[in-house]
Amino acid sequence: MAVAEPESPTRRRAPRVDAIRNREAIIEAAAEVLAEQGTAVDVREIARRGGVGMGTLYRHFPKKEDLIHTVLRKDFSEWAESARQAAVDAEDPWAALTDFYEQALTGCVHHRAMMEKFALTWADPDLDGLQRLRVVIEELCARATAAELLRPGVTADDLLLLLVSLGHAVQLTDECRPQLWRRSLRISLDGLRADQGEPLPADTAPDSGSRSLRH
Amino acid sequence: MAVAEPESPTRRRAPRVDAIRNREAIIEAAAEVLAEQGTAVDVREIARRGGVGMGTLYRHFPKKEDLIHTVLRKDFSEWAESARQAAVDAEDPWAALTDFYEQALTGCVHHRAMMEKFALTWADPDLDGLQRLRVVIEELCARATAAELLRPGVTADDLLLLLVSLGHAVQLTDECRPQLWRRSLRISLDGLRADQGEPLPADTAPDSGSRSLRH
Amino acid sequence: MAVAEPESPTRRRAPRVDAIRNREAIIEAAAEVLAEQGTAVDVREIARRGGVGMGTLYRHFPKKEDLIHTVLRKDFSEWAESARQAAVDAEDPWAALTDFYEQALTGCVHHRAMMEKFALTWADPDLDGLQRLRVVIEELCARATAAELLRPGVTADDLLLLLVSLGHAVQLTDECRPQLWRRSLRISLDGLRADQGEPLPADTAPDSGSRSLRH
Amino acid sequence: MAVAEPESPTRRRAPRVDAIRNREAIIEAAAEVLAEQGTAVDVREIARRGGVGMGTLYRHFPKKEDLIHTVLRKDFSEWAESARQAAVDAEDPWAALTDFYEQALTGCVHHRAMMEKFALTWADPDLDGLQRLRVVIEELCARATAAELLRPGVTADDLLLLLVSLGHAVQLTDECRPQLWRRSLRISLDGLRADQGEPLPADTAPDSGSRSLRH
DNA sequence: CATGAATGAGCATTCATTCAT
DNA sequence: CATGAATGAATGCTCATTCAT
Repeated sequence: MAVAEPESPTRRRAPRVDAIRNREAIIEAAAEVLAEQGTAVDVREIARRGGVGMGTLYRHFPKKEDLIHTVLRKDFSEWAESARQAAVDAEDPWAALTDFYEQALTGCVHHRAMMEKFALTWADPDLDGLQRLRVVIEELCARATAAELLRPGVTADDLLLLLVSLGHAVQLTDECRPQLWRRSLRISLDGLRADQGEPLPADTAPDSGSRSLRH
Repeated sequence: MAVAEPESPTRRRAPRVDAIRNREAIIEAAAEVLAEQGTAVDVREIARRGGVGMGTLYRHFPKKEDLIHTVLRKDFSEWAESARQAAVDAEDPWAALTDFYEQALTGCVHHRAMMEKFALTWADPDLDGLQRLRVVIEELCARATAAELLRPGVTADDLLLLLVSLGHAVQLTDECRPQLWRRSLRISLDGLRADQGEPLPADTAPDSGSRSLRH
Repeated sequence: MAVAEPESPTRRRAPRVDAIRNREAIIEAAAEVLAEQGTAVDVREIARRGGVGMGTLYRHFPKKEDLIHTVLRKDFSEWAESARQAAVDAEDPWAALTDFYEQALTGCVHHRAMMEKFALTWADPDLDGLQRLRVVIEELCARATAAELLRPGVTADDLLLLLVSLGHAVQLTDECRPQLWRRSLRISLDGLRADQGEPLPADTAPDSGSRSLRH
Repeated sequence: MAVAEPESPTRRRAPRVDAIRNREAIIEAAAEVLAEQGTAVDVREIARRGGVGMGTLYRHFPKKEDLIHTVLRKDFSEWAESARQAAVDAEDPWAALTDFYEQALTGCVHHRAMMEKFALTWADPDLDGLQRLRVVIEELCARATAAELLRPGVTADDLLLLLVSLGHAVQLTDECRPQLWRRSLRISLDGLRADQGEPLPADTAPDSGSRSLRH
């Protein structure tokens, strides 16, 4: 157990502890700052709050983008998980959907960078934190469709896009009308119900039923 | 009536032709660039594209903000007007609402700066281009409500927030899934119909029917 | 009165009237502005106040410096003249000196550019407005010396330098201690009196009687 | 006493050596440039002469003003100190006064920015380098007054204003008549002697007697 | 391997001077 | 000959990234 003498031949293990500690400190600080100020923050601010030097930060994350990516992967995962849990706890497939959105939207209010990134990459399966969210949504979609609660033809993409749209709305209204988004959510969810008459338009061909306009 | 012969003794207005041409060139260039890159563009890029020097640009618009404001006021106005016209041309109040959104959302796809500003100021009546949009929406809301087509309790704010949300969605999906937003629009509009059962939650007290969650 | 047909053979006279009027307007405006803000003013401000275009201004004065020079020559002349008059009106040579400084210092309070230029060119005989001032001072110096009122060895340069120094002091104290300079003036004038004991040090050789120090 | 071996276990202070070296280089460069060109210099010029990048300069001094302030505080202090020392070394209170001015005026010849600032803030006790100067002058004034060498009613403000005025004169004459200011100094000092007849005018009401007042 | 100082291209804005109308 | 719009180099300042210690 007397391992880790500084000059032992197998000296590869000791420094890792600090490195990991630092890495976590950076990630935590970055998460805070990115949530507050979005991706436009000064990298110095992250280093400062994490209590590390710029060099350390850049050793772990050679580009600002890398750090953001790492942090957001984590945040997306936690976000997805909390929303998934809310869905799991629900009594029926429809309540699952409702509670999922409630939880997800409530949870994204104060996370500017996450929604920024979500907006830019919602269709991009590479950001794997995002991928988890998509999986959750696909399950919800399948369950509700199977129970014939969801309007026919609704896809996971529809639900994902709804999440981005409302997520945006949530952030916009947070300061001036903090509850307004719940009305939007209700409206959209009602529009997603099985009892809605007409089928949804396809998103590849702008034909049936939708007048395409100008510009 | 015999006024304004080009060579009348008071011909003082002549030199402005060029200036106006330049002003328009700047505005046009700015509109393009702002649409493409948002408000973060380098002022030099605008000057370059407008074919003018920095000084010229700053003569017409003493602050970057002034130029942006001018361009966006114009763009908001045109945007609002085209959407209003679509509504006016519609056969009935519901089609008016539908066509308004169709037109508005189609028209905002390629205008990053406009949606940026819209997001930041949707509740702020100061940007008067925006004000026009609100007026249009208020009329539409009143008409549809009067015709009992709109779900009771729906306000202009709900419709405005829907517009911002979907406008965001439209921009996000423009490159990868250019028609996807039409489905979101249909969903939301269906959710706005009068035949939806429950009343909408108030946006001031988070009580009846809506489980409030965490954070 | 049907003179001045554009194409008449002797078309040289008519425009001159306007040109002169403009020139004067520019000079007057420049005098005001230069007095208020010093030589750092924006040329546009001068054109604006003079009611002329930039082109006109630059036609009359190809460089900002030319305009300043012209204006200050005039202002120096008037300044010199008013001070000279005060001296002329005085009862005796000493009062002439005193009144000269009183008048000159009172008259330079609100003329920033003039004192700026005076500071830079007090020894330069080229600025001929300044030259007039020097002539006045030389006369005063000669008169007071002849009357044996002035300390032996005092030169016009001494008096001129005193004027620059006190002019500077006058402007510095104008807002906070508007009368303080009068005390400085009295002190210096008393120091110039004939009854002062020792001779003044020569300004070419830093030797006799003056401990030269450092640097 | 055995502290501070270079390689002591707590060697955390090392990297600052360079930073300090740079800071000093910046200050030195700034001092030079400010002395030569006044406060209007381009910050880039300072960075260039200091052999550092813009970022380095701005890391040490977040605003141009900060750098100027730092440099001038130092320069004012040194200036005040050297003048004070000259006064201390003098044999009697009057020589102290004389030597003080000699030293101060000799020391300000090549420092444009310092005199610029002195002119603007001579009455403002905030710039604490300046404050030191005032203290020195107050002492000198008190000593000479106590010894009845100084004309009754002379205040520290009079002496300070004399310093600004002559400081200005010194700079003006530096190139063309480098010794001329000594004559002005002699004149003014003689005017400050106790044997001058009349009392000085008050600086608030231009009447009789000399109540010294100020601010 | 950590530190935080250094770098320098990039940005919004100003102003003396020129030139098309 | 007047006008005032156009020009563009220059300025104070920021921030992602690199590098000496």
